[in-house]
Amino acid sequence: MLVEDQAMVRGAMATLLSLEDDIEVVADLGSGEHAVAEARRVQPDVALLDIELPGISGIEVAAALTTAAPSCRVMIVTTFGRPGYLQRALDAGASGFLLKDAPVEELAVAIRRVHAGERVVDPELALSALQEGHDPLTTREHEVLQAARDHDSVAELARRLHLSEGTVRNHLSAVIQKLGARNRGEAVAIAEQRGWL
Amino acid sequence: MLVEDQAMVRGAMATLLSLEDDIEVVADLGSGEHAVAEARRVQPDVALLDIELPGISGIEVAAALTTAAPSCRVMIVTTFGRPGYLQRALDAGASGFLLKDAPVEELAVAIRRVHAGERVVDPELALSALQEGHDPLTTREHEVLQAARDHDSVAELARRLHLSEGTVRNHLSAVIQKLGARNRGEAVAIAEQRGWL
DNA sequence: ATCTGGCGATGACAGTTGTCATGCCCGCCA
DNA sequence: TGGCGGGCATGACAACTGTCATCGCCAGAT
Repeated sequence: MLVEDQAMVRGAMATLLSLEDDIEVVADLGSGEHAVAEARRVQPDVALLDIELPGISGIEVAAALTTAAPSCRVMIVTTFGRPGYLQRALDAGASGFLLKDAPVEELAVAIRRVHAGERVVDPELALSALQEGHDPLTTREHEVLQAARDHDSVAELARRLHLSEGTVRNHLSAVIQKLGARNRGEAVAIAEQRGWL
Repeated sequence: MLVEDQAMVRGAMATLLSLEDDIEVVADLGSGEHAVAEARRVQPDVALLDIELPGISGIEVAAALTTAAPSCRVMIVTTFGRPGYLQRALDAGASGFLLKDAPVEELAVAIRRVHAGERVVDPELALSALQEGHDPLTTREHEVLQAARDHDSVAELARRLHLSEGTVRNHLSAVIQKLGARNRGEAVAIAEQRGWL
């Protein structure tokens, strides 16, 4: 099963994989919601999931599949090698993590290995995931930083989160410290770049 | 000729296109610099260019091809339907503009039409490009906004651009007004989203 | 029983940001 | 020749932002 929002990429990968004798694309979907529903029906052997999807993310799909299609092995195929993504993907039960930067030839190989029960993870990425350490933000700090993404003022953030302005500022200040940023915008950028948002 | 930085997508598209009887992939590259050099040697009939590339952008490649491979028709194939991208692509001499959201089947069709001398542009995108109007920023405002992307303070921007702090603030203020933003960060986001950066 | 850490809040402070009025210099165009 | 717009600058002002000290509450760990 193939889940990828860009129709053209999805189509190209689908026909590519169909050329392999031992691989059949039983479903290809463009949204996470559809993917979970379809997986429940089809019960595929392997699911290839992009992370950035409209609606629910590939990570969330992976988590949902553990109950919706328990025998289905999950491999994440994504654009960005964000360390936090790898971490969360593995936590969500993924067996493989492949970058779209990798040559196509690796795709079929990786699928077979994942299907056989192996774990397939870019070793370089695994290393940098370890080096980055893990997300140092508390849940509240997360929420505040999330909300800060759309460039609202402190006052608006406070309103949206039902907090005092001072509290919002305190949380943001803490986040900026923890991430070593110089201001709010940079903090958002750093967190995004590490896959913590 | 196929230019796309994500190796896996590039590979998938290459084999896909190779399946067509009347299409041959004479070169596939992952960077704009290599693409221009290769095009000069190979002189392909059609070039498919992604916009977001490491180093020089697909738009710049398109412009370079008008002299490096004058007989080559250019089609942009990109993820984002930013109105400004379309505008600039056409200005740079592109004959086609296709989104990766489009179904694969359209790809070969579009290539043939572009090769035949037609223009191929998503009509919906063309419309929204007209509605957005064009980039209202002066060159200087552009530069300042560009520099502001990496979350520097006004003082640092001023240093980098060899301007007074007040001048930088004035330019930023003007940009914020023109784009209808509420602050610097939002201004950057709006400009990026419209393809003006 | 105490300590720790997350969460919320306040008040104060310095620093940064966005705005505005105003001025000067240039090049372009009518 | 004058007018207009872009670019650069200054100074002033209000608003916003980031930091810090300090407080209270609560839950989980030692």
